[in-house]
Order: sequence, then C-alpha cells, then structure tokens
Amino acid sequence: MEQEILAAAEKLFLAKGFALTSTTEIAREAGCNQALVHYYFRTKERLFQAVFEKLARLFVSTFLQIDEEDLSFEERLQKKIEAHFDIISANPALPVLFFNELSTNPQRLEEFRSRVSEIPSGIFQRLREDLEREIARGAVRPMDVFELVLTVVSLNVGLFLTAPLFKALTGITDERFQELAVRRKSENVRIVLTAVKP
Amino acid sequence: MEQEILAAAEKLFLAKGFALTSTTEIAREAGCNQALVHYYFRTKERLFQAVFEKLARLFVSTFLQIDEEDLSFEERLQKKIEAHFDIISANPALPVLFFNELSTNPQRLEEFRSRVSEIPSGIFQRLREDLEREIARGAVRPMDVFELVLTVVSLNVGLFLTAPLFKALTGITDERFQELAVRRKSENVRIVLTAVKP
DNA sequence: ATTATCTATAGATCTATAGATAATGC
DNA sequence: ATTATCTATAGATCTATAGATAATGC
Repeated sequence: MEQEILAAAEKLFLAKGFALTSTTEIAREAGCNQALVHYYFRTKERLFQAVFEKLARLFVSTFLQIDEEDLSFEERLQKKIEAHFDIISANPALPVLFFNELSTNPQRLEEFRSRVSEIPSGIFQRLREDLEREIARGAVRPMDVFELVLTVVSLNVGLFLTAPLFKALTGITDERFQELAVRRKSENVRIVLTAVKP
Repeated sequence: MEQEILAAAEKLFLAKGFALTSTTEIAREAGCNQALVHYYFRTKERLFQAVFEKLARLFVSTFLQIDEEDLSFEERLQKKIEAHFDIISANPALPVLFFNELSTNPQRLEEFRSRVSEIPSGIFQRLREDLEREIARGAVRPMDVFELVLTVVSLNVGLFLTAPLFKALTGITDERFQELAVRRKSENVRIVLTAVKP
C-alpha cells in the first residue's frame, strides 16, 4: 500500500503540482483512507520530497550514463541528448513540475541544493573533460559545459513544456504528436551538434 | 487601489503561482483588506485571469512586433529573438507561471485557447511567409514555422527556467548572472541562425 | 506484540459574501 | 446616490493526529 500511495502521489503531483493535490485525493487514488498517507509519510511535504527526489534523480541522471569509451565525442554527445529526450518524453509532465516546484518554493530549492551539491560536478565532470579536449584540438568552439548542457536541456524540455498549449491550439492527436516528437529529437541533436562546431 | 491589487497579485502570482497565493496575502501586499480584492475582481480566478492575460499577451506578442520592411530575413529574425529574450529577461518568472498554470489546469488552458484562437495564425503569418520565401530560394532549410518558433522559445526560456536552480547551485551573484544572460542572448541568436541554414 | 488500516475530529486556512461605514461625485 | 473600503463570518477545504480495530509475525 505504501507503494500504491507513492505511485498515486507521483501521478497526481505530476498532473497538478504540489499545492493543488490534496492528501485526501492521493488516498482516493491509491485506494485507502487519508490517514494512511500520513501514517507512512507523516507530512504531505515529506511525501512530495520522496516523489520529487526520485523524479529529479531521473531527470538529472541522464548525463551520467552512457560512458562508452569507444565512441567519438559527437556520438557520445548525441547519445546523451537522445537519452535525455527519451526520459522526458516518457515523463512529459516532469519538466513543469521540476521547474515550478523549485522556482516557487525557496525552501524546497535549498533542500534540493543541499542534497545534490556533490552530484553536479560528478555528472558533468566527464562531459567537461571531453569538451575541453575537443576544444583544445580545435574540433569544438570554446564554451563552458554549462552552456552546452543548458542548450540541450532547453531544447529537449521545450517541446514538452509547450505541448499542452500546442495540443490545445492545434488539436493534434497524440499519435501525430508522438511522430512529431521523434522528429524533434533528431532535430535537437542536429541543432546541438551544429552549434558546437567552431 | 484596483491597480495596487493588480500589481500585488501579479507580483505574488509570479513568485508563488496561483495555488500558493491567497487573496489575504494579495490584500496585505496591496495595502487593503481581503474583501476589497473580491469587491473588484469577484473571484481569485478572475483576478488571476486578468493578470495572466496581460502577461501572456506580453509573452506571445513579441513575434508580432518588428515588421520593419527594410531588413533582411536574418536581421529580422535576430531582432525577434532578441525582443523575445528581453521580455523574458525583464519578467524572468513568467515562463514558469505560464507553462505551469496552463499545464496543471485544463480549464485554464481551454479558457486561454478560446481567447487567443485567432491570434497565432496572425502572429506567425508574417514569419511564415518570410520563412517560405527563404526556403523557396534555398537560403533556409525546409522547416515549419512552429519548429522555428519552438527552437527560439525553448532556448530563450531555458535560461530563466533553470536560473533559480543554477543560482542556488553556483551561488552566482545577480550581476554576474546578468552578464551571463547578455552573452546567452547572442548565443541563442547564433544557434538559431546557424540552425536554419540549409 | 507489532504493524497496518480505519473512523473521527481538532485546528488552521482560505474564499466569498453580507452588511456597516466612509469617501466621492453630482 | 454611488462607489470604495472595512469588519465579521459562513462554509468549505485540507492537514495532521488521536484512538479504535483489524491483520500479521513471532
């Protein structure tokens, strides 16, 4: 039942955000009564933390993965971009939740900071080394790792942030949107790979 | 006082979103009592609509402006990108509010759709014509207007969506961030202009 | 015995309105 | 007279906890 509650919370927080989701609603979705939510997680905030940490880890971790040695810089970068895109595509509501909850609640932001303060350097360390090597040999224009990551994240996140609006305005079907997303993924790869060229 | 309330509401909605902002708080910020907020706007939702419409119009309208005839396609595109970036830069919390409130509230999305259903074609009409002409003469790679707009919006919005997180993680000062934003603006222009080349 | 689940409720909001009073315009 | 502002409050949540009961593990 604890897992049911977590799953229900994740679904509802993603759909409506922290503030608009009540523990009563989570309980209903999970198929138990409201008190049980507090029995397992004590407070709504702590339940949110549990859900959010899992999602945030997923969202951020992409850049850590794929460290296959036998690929070129461009190939590895492409794989990272695609992996990042795929994770967001599988959780399209994640970016909105992520940015909104960190922007509207300074306390949550601080909590998040203290929890992942070591990670970022680790995540980007490998990418940074790769990048600096490529810059040194003139294959990539001089830039900071953060610049590159920001470009990738912006492009990947953009489609899914605007998706609800885009769907509402165009009345596009979910299948057609899916096709569009596939094309957008390779387009994002192309844009980034073009942008890093000297 | 009506204007004070609107200003207070805008400030608080931008900072904390709809759900976490109470009419009591808006009244305190505006310097009146809570009943007056309802006297002027009847419901919190209608007050939000008033604030949101103004902001959304601002956010979307950029692409409409600058239609100076004597500029090349690239120059005009550059101006549009920069104007869009500047508006977001002046209202850095706007993107989070915009995407969050439209994503988490289907009713609000519907409301927004019905209100601006005519506009999008108008906004992008000119850009579309320009784009098609350039594509026809082989100066720009074949693409849809929406693709181009999505790229621009994604890149411009990205910096400010990630800004709170970025600031918290790096502890960067606001002045340094401002410098960084200036560089990012021209970087975004460069990325887009490079990306549209055949 | 301990852990899981429930019912019931206290206490804290928060929105919206009713009705009183003050300020303004004619 | 009308419009602006206030005080007071009803009614609707919503979170969190206390205390009862059921289920489980030893």
